[in-house]
Amino acid sequence: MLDKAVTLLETFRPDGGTYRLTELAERTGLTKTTVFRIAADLVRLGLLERTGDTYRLGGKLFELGSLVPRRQDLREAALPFLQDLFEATRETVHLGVREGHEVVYVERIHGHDVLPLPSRIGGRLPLTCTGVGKALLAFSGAELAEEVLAQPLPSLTPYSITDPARLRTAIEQAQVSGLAYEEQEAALGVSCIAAPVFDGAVAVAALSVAVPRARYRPAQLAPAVRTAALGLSRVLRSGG
Amino acid sequence: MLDKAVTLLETFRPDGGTYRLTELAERTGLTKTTVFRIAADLVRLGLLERTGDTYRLGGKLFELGSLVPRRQDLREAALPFLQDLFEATRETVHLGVREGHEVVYVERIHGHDVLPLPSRIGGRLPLTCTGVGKALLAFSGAELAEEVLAQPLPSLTPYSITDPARLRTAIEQAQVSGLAYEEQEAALGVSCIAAPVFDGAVAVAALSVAVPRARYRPAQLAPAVRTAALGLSRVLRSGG
DNA sequence: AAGTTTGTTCCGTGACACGGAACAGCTCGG
DNA sequence: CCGAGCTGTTCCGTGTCACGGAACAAACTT
Repeated sequence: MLDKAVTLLETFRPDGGTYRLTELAERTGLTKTTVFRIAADLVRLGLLERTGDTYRLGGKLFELGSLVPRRQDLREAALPFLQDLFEATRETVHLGVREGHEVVYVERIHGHDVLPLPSRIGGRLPLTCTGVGKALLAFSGAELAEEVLAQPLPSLTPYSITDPARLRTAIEQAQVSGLAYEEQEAALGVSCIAAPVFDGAVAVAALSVAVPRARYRPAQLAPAVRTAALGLSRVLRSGG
Repeated sequence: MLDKAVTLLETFRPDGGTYRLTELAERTGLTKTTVFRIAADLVRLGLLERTGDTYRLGGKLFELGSLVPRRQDLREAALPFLQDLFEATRETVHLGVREGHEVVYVERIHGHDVLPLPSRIGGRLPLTCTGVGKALLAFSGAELAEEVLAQPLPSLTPYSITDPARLRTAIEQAQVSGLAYEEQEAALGVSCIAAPVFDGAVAVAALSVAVPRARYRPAQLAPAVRTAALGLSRVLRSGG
């Protein structure tokens, strides 16, 4: 029952999709009757909304999700530094945490020009294809890095690193410099520079700035990213 | 079953609270056994996390909540304008939508100085005590305003408007000027100025800037708030 | 008008959610 | 030292309610 309800909610993965009853039944593998009954319950509870014959995720889910303490506290602490970084660079700024072998984006702010990035708040991407992911990977212990390197490396673009040896040197470079670089590995035409955020000795998050390749000036971005990450790390250490 | 699970999740309302098993049983009114079983299921599904004997909301809830299309689309469209407004004023900026007789905050950005406000992303506050709420109330149809005015007006501070007649004139002023004002009605020492955001003819959201009373200069804030709201309205009308 | 969708209702069966009771591990205080 | 009061956890018999196949009505396409 609970499992089926969550399965149902999780089929809404893609961006802003709205589904019909039979479509949900197919995707979830549940009986049409079961989907009908559970969806009705979920609508009654506010987790799902229904207009006509199409379902979409409901407002209560947003409210509940906003209460998740780990995410919310981090976001609250990070926001001023993300603002600083955005103002200094005027480019798209990310904040992400690690979850397994993926990065979950907690915040993303940008101006009027929106880059065609695969990153979304609450979305997951492979650690190995993103700046934030690489920064996290470089400072989350050797055993995690080995785990990731042992598996086939996913790719989002033709530029995504799929060679473990190349990724290993990239990680080592990040560990030395305290900065992770990414060039068109997550989205074509977009490069990225990221830095880890520490709460004590372990990296709890990473932030990055993503820039259209034409405007990519690492020497100017690096100090800003590093400054923001260090500032946030300091606040986290003192605050909690 | 589903009802009980949602009840369980909803008891986490307060700020970042973590609860223990018996505490959850008391607050929900459910049996300790039932809470134990359902909580275990929720942990297994990632909606709840457990460390030691304390439960807190889980990361999957954050991910699901981030997918809610209504909220996410609005936030994405609004963010650039909120950034503009923040840069112009350097004060705390809000974006909220109406849900029943309450405002739900969709976004809130601020710099390093954090005001002691009751507003939280995903949080609900009475329409009548907040700038965003008043702006929504003024442009959501007369019948809604009458409904709200007919009920006893809640208050967050001693300055919150509890006299229906006073609220009525405030709403009328907002309808004329296109701006809603609020002075210490949501939090002591903080004033606020808000403007509605239209998608066509109906107000779908409102944005506001909250300022410490000492720095409150309405004449300077008003144009910035109005500009941001109009810009966002224009994008919404053309985009969807 | 026949056929194929859709969403919805009905209903008999059986699994499983339920909660009281009993258990185990802990921290008190006498 | 030991019992009283907590905690989280397990067990189990009862009864319910979730389940899905089948039948339905409505809106399409053909």
